[in-house]
Amino acid sequence: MERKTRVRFAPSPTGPLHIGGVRTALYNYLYAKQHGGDFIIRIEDTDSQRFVPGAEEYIIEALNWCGIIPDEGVDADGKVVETPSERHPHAPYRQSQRRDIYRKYAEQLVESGYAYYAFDTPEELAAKRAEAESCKETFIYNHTTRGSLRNSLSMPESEWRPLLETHTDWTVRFRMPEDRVVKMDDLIRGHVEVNTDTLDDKVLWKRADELPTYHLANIVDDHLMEITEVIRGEEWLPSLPLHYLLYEAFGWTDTMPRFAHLSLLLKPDGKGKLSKRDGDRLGFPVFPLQWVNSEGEITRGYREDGYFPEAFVNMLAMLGWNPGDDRELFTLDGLVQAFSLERVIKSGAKFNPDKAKWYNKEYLRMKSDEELTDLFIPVLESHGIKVVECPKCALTAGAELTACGADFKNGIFTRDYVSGVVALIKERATFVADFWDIASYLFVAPASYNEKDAAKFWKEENYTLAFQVADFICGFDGGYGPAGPEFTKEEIESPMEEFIRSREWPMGKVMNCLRLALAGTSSGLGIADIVSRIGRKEVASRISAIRSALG
RNA sequence: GGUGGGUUCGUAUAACGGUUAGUACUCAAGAUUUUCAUUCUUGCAAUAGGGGUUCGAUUCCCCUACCCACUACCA
Repeated sequence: MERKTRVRFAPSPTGPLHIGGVRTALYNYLYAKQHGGDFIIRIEDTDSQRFVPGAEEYIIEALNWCGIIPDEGVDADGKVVETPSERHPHAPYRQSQRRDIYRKYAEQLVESGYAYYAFDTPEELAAKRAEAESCKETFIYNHTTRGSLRNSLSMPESEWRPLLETHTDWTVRFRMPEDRVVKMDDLIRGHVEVNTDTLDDKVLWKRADELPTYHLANIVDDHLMEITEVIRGEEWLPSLPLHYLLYEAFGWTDTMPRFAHLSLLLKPDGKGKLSKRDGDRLGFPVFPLQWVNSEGEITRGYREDGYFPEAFVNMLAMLGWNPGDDRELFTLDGLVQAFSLERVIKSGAKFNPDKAKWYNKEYLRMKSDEELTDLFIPVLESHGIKVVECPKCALTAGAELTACGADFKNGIFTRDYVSGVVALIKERATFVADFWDIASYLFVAPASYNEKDAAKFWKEENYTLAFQVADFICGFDGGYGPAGPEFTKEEIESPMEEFIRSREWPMGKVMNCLRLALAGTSSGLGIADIVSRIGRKEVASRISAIRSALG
């Protein structure tokens, strides 16, 4: 029987989701959508000790920002669903709310002989391990040792049965078979075999908090939620034999999901997997969203750093997967089309912050001027610039706009003016926040002049010529007359160049002088671009400003 | 230590067992431009090492090295 594809992302709310986790969620999502299936989110909060408040909300918000929207597990309001409904027949999706289910299955396993009760305390086991270690051996709780430990296999029932009532810290352990080769298939890694003698009797259920461990909860929930493929991190590969055996013990092998183990994301330099510290150390975010911990410590996120979610997702998708050709730019829908587990790379990928920036730059260029204007306006406002929708609105705001839509004195600009600036500078930026650094002088007159540039270009033989060019610009009306609209870049460019060339003036020196006066630096936008934006009046004002400042 | 996984330019990756080992990022140089940036062109740079199998190995097998994960009443 062909089953509907159902995959899940099952994070543990022990902190913010790091980008490796986002990638795992993404691959699950892509796989589900490609197969017309469901993407389910399930919260694996079976470790009451490590629960972190806010982590669950963070995870869902992060996925939402990325456009990874669950079909099941989370409602439209972004809350994990707690009670079954038509759309969520498998609820609750938080494992801490499924206690009763797990206990039943744990007991079933004991009754069928696949598991047993163990009464050893954590302290006793720690002592055993320490003892073994001192003899340079490793203690394994399995068929070689379980006979000499305290459990329902080594003790008579009359002795252990009462302990179930009197003790509160017993566990249910899986009875790992002796000398059996478990043969497994992984969608990414192929065939893998492991001998059960190297495995131990894993704890499946804990009486102390009446909660299962990951292994039991995972298998039971994947079965109950009718999961068809389990796509998860490589750290789970070593426990895959246990999971196979668990499906077998429950008699669920015919509907056992297929498994795919993803490689880990590694540090950009050196060795080891990517960690929070690497981000701090190397200066790039390791988390999708900003995270503030209980001590008020802030960890930066891609969103707050100015990355577009599309760029972030695209970058992440390409880390460990490729479409088989040279394409690098994909929308989320494009990824859904192109994705395949067969082309997921087996080896770990070192994270490359430079490439992340490159992606953002590409996406920034693809955005419309209007969309970027919307994003730029808050940045402008944070620098005290006011943006108005139209010239009329400016009037009511008390501004005196020039023909180009600018009031430099009061710091008021029309939206058209801003979008004109955006069009001019978007190719030069990686982030929207860069816009201000690139083009602040299109909103405020330079408050100072770059000393190095001034020393290099601000010489009398240059600036006397520059002043004449400025006079030419201020007198240029593009054929519209002095009271007409401002000239465009195209209109001023050639006449201005012709003006300089015909006099055989040194183009570079004159222009740099002019740029110093207009922008406060000798590097930046073209003079024609600048003057056509800020307009004649502002050009004149800035020339007189630099005259009084530098002479 | 044991078990499992992995190894192509600095990074991400491509290459039915047959290619001058390709592409992108980074970096460098050149061209264009009034500067900077963009753009374009070019360049630097890799099959971990050793054995096999084969006419032929980046590709298949073995060994070694290195890296990673797991080895909890964490996930």
